Amino acid sequence: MPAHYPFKEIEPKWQKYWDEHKLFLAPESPQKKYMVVPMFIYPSGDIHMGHFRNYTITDALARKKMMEGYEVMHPFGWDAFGLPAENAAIKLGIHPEAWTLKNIEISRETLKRIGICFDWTREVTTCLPDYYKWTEWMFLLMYKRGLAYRTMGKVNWCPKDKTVLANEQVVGGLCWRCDTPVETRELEQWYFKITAYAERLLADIDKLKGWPESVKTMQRNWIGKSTGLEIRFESENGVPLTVFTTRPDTVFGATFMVVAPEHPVLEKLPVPAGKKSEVKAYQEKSRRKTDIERTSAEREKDGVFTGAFALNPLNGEKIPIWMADYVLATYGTGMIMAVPAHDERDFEFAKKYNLPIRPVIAPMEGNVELPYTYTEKAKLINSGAFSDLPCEVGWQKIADKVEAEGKGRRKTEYRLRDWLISRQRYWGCPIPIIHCPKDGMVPVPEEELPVLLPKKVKSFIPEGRSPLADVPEFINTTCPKCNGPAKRDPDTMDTFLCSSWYLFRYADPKNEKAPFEPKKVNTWLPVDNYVGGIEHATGHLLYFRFFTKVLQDAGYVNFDEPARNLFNHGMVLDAQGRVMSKSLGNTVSPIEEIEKEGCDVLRLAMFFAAPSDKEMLWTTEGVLGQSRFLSRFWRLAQELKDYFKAPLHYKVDMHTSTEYDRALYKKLNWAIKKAAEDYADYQFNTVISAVMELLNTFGEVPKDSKVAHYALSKATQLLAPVAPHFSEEIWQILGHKPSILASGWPKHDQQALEETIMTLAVQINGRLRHTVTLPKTMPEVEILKHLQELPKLAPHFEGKSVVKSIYVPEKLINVVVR
RNA sequence: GCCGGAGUGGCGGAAUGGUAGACGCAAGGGACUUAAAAUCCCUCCCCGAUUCUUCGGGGUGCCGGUUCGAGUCCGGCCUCCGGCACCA
Repeated sequence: MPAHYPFKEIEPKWQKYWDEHKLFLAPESPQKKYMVVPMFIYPSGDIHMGHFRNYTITDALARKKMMEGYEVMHPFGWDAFGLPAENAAIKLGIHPEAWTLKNIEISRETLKRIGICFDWTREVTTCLPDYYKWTEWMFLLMYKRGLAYRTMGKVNWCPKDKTVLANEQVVGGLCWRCDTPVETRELEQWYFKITAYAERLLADIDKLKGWPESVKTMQRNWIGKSTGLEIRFESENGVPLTVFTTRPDTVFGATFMVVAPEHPVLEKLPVPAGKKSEVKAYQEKSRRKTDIERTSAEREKDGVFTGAFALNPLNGEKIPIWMADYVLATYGTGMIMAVPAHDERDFEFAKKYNLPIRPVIAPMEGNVELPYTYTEKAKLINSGAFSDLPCEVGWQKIADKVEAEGKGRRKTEYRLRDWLISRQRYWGCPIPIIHCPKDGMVPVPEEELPVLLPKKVKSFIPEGRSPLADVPEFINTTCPKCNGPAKRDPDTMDTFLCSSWYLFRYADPKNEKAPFEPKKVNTWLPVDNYVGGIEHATGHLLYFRFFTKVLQDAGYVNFDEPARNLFNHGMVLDAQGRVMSKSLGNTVSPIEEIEKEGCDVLRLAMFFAAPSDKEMLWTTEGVLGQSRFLSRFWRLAQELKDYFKAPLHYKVDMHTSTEYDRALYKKLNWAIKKAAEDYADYQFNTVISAVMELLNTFGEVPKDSKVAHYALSKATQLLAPVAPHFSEEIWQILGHKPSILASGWPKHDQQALEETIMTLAVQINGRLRHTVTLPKTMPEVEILKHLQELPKLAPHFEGKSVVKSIYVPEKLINVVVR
């Protein structure tokens, strides 16, 4: 173990200093703002290494910007509603609120202890009435704008626990708690009409210049835009059967139709009496399946023939209508034309039930192997007047004809579904709607918000409906319109609603009159840098963008995208490479190591172990190296504190200085330059190694050095974002005025990096043969001449002639000889 | 299956198309010490020579290509990790 620097004294000392001097409070009207935000967390217990990684990243970014003279907002909050609190209540007998607030206390203390520079005056806690009042307000905004609606929807239902389950609580079709097969139930649910924003959410992805490609791709796929054609088939008895297809070029290959079992049109089809019971049985069977079961691609498809037939509008062909649950009622029109020759799913189905398979697309050259799903270098066959057209042309021509004859129209479909936001749970934000037998659904007037969550409920154990439904003093109320008796909506909101607008609240966290003052939000947002894990790519980040657009449309904010830059840090895995999770019990708290080594050492170890965007295995092996590094730094500071003290802006004359000073000064400026580049790329690991290299350059320091003290001061500044307490202390030891955060950011002296001589790598035919030191000014021809005269290189030139040479100034020369 | 990301020493990792392995960990050797810890110095991808500090060859998952020059660019694979997965 190395001799520690006294981190136990200096860490609390500087935390106190920062606090007393209010260094981390974001001003109301910044001149040069920088808002950096880590994704807030669900307070499930204590902070682990994954959180530690996230917050040290934003902390370093925030501190770096402070040193560069920005006014920084670095806020934090708690995503405090949610299921685990109810589970804790059931298991431990503690009220969800008490459990949650206790956890927040613990986590906040931990975060303070690791010196994260949050502006705690802006803290938001989503489960407190001063916050959820405005979540309710957001709901009403959606409602007023026609973006919130209530309708019947399918949910997962565990018959043993008598509860609905979230999709993620259904594991392999079974309840996560009791392994009972999950059923599907129809319940009336609240939805947000995010699909109304599908096109904008998709198109504006192109504006997200500072977002990772991976997230943008995931969002594009999630929204899943497809352009195609709606075509109206007709049943024999004249019932229109409209299908959506992205392949109008294959219409002539439609050999049957498939309708989703829950499709209402089935009532109108001429199903022969003999088929009715079979159809009913299949519908019944499908209904019992969960969406998860139904959409599993591995399952073998099945279905039944309805006995009815339809007519193909293009060729008048009579084709059978089948019913199968591989067709989703919720996408397109809930029925399809099946083209087994050119669709894998239809092919599988046709094979199973011996339905005809007719190829209508063929490659320009070569043979067809069915199913043939390509469109490139392919043409139509067996398609009447359209035969021989290339696919793309046939696509358009058929679409044109269908539109011209009024049998359909071009259409864009999205995979994105509306957002189901209601939950039959206690620990969430109430839905501010009153159900009146006379007036129907009536929104709670804004001045009556918040609808408070009652503290006392009969039981937290879910009975299949919200526990709030069983609290008479909550559920029974009067209608705001007619004053007659009415009932409150018993459901609570999905917690993703709470997290869809919390960043806006940071700009105006104490506002009692509104969720925020638009001016304040427009001052601080869009967020300059939003940092978190990739797991929120298609959930939270999409909802957050959706809310922003709605708030813009409603005139509350003047921007259409909430975050200029998004950074995804890599996951922290345990030493065996497994994801750290509570259920595996392999989470590691940073606290133990912090007590042994200090939190700056742990921060450095974290940063140094891997680039921030890559996943990392957490082991304590690297900790020792960082401990040694800071200890050496510390000892050097003690040694140099009384050496020549240069001013903070200082240039060394490269001609008159000692060789030692020149070399150190050069390395210093190299490090300053490198650190600037690497900080900008989130490459904290190489920032640290650059400072290590600089430290290694000090060696035995001559007493008369005019640079050593200066270089160490600058090195301290470079380290300040990643090792904040340590840097403050060294800064003071070296005789500078605190805080180092106010000391400015070092700029490199280009002159120091400019040399008159260069070290040149010499390649002969692309292979490294030698390195030479030559004056920078030497022209290529002379270098070449010089090389040919070197005895060491003589064997390479012997009996050969120089064909050409490639000279990369100051780096390398490649001589091609033959 | 589709979409991302990644494969470099014993390990974590570094390298604007230009000297592969920076920086650190581990390991081995040495100095200091009564001893240990701490600290400092040296060695540390593989093979072969060697006057002992140099030289030659090979080497960044595999196979090709482009280039004076490829870890880096292009094409085709393999493996691992994430995400999505019957969306017509």
